Amino acid sequence: MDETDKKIIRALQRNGRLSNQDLSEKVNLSPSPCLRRVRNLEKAGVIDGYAAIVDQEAYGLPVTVFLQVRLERHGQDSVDTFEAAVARIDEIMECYLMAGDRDYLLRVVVASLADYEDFIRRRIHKIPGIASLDSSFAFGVVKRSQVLPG
Amino acid sequence: MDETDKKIIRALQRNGRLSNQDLSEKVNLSPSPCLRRVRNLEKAGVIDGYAAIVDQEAYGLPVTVFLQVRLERHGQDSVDTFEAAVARIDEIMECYLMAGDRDYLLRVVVASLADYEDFIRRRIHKIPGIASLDSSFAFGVVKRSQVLPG
DNA sequence: CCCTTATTGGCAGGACCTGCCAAAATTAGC
DNA sequence: GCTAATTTTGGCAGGTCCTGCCAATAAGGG
Repeated sequence: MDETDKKIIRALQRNGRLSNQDLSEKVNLSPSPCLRRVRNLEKAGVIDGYAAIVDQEAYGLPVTVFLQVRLERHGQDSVDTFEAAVARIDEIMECYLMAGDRDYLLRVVVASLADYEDFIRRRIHKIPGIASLDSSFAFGVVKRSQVLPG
Repeated sequence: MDETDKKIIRALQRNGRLSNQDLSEKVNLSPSPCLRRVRNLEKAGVIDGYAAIVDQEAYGLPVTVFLQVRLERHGQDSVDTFEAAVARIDEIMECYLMAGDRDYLLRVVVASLADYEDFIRRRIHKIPGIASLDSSFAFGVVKRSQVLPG
């Protein structure tokens, strides 16, 4: 992955629908090697896909909550059960395994506070082996970037 | 925003480079009204852009840290100074204004622990008016979704 | 210095986008 | 419940863009 690849990645993070022609101009290449590099980055898994970035509020989901979860036990079974449940629940946009007390940190997106209560009761409390929950509500998003540093 | 618009949004969140023809098939429309709906969603700001999704680790940035920041004062000046600094710092991928003690929660991405120390010393400690910092390290990503629920 | 390998640029056929207009569907008013 | 106005749709045509192939160039090793 040389400097040209990095330029390609940066450009596509900023605008994932850039045409190959425009992209090739930005990175000083002709279209065909440029396209080949993009395909290689995709095959190598560096570029993991493309997504439309949607405004949560405009879409009708103004509430963001960070939910910290602690498990009762940390054996493989407990962990697998929890992570499989997380994968299935659409309201969970992100989930990180954290250092410290082996917690999980989840970013949850819902339409309202009432829906959040519903989410906790109907989705989270159904998962076995949870020791504790801690919800932190976000007033709003100050920054969200798609472009990795470097 | 009717059910067809939502189908379009869901499809483009899953694959932001879907051709208009393929998209129009998925939502049972002919290409031209489909394209018009997409453009309208873009103009309305519901679709805020398109981005390549890049694998942090494959790109050479395996370390994710959640940094909680508390400000000394919460006047407009303090807040503006902090948020302007956040906007400028590339390592900060996300920043949320949190309920509770008026904290900020930042997701920071760096290449190594040494770089994180550098980031705190050279970027964060330079910002005036910070009362306290609390760093939580992530072992890894369990889930990351681009598709909003509903 | 030559040979091997990797990378590039150009080309051609085909797919796709996009702006226009007429047709169809939906809505509102009466 | 009918008509008129408005919105949404589908089709078409010109032009742009993608993509797979081949030769040419550049880079690296013996």
